Amino acid sequence: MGNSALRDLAAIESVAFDELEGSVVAVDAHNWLYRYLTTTVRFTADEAYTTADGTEVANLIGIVQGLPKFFENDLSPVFVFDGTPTDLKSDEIESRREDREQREEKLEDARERGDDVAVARLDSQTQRLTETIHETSRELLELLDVPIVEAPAEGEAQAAYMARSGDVDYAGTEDYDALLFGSPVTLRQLTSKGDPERMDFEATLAKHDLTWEQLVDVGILCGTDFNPGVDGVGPKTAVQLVKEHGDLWGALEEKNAHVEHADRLRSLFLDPPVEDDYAFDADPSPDVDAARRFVCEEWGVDADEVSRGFERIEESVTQTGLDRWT
DNA sequence: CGTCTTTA
DNA sequence: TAAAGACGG
Repeated sequence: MGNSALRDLAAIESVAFDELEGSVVAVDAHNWLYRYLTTTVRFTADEAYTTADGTEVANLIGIVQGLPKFFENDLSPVFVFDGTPTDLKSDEIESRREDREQREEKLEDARERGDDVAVARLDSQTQRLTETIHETSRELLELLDVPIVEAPAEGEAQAAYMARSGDVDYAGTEDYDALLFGSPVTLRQLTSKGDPERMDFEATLAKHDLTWEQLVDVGILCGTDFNPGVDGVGPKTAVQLVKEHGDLWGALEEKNAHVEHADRLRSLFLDPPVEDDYAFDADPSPDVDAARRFVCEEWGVDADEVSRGFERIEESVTQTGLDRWT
């Protein structure tokens, strides 16, 4: 089903952070924020990030805890936010909404049972990136002088475009769709403990002797964020079908299958709406005190949850400042 | 999204 | 062996 089928095809290797020193990465903001949001909710008491009127801003804790990873490794992030999603995504969004509703029901049950472990798990799984979360995230990033680029549509597509144009060195996302968007080099696992992964576009094409168009066709056959795949077709058979029959149309004919909006899906990956009028200064000089006030005073976040993160940010910025003089 | 299990 | 499904994070 899903597009983790692409993982089986992708050329991926582990890299050490010090190989990435000094580079600029266009981060898929939605992806990154969601990851830190869910882990914060999972492991932090809600009082720490809930305002008097019940608004939850766990994202602020997540950002403060997540950014040092970039700064301490001398990686400059540019956060790319999503714009208007394509209507092709509506079916996928619908099915995710259904999933979430099911999880919310399970959450109710777990609360009634008093199963704290399940409550924490399900609570983190039912998080969404609300308007408040987006707004406060942007504000905090601005105070920390982290550049933001607004994508017209998919942030992934924008990040891939920026990497292709050479304005950044990498796209950063967990999502394998980055390959279909033609991101030349994508960094994964920037949010987790161990070493990051580097996913290489040209090496992936070479590995299977496919063109970009053909790789996109393979992705469509297996299923992407924007379409369910063809039943019974996974990564292996998709590659085989596309190579044997040239392209998506040949493959579909062979399988007697049909894909809704196949032509639009293709152009969504090969020629997506992107903004080329962007500018950013990848050299951050954060106003940590203002950021602290914003998080702890304006939004009432528990200072204990962010003090270490802010310290790390301060230290790493001072450090790179000194580096420049040596 | 990753991993493990089940099915064809 | 490849793909789907279930479930945990």
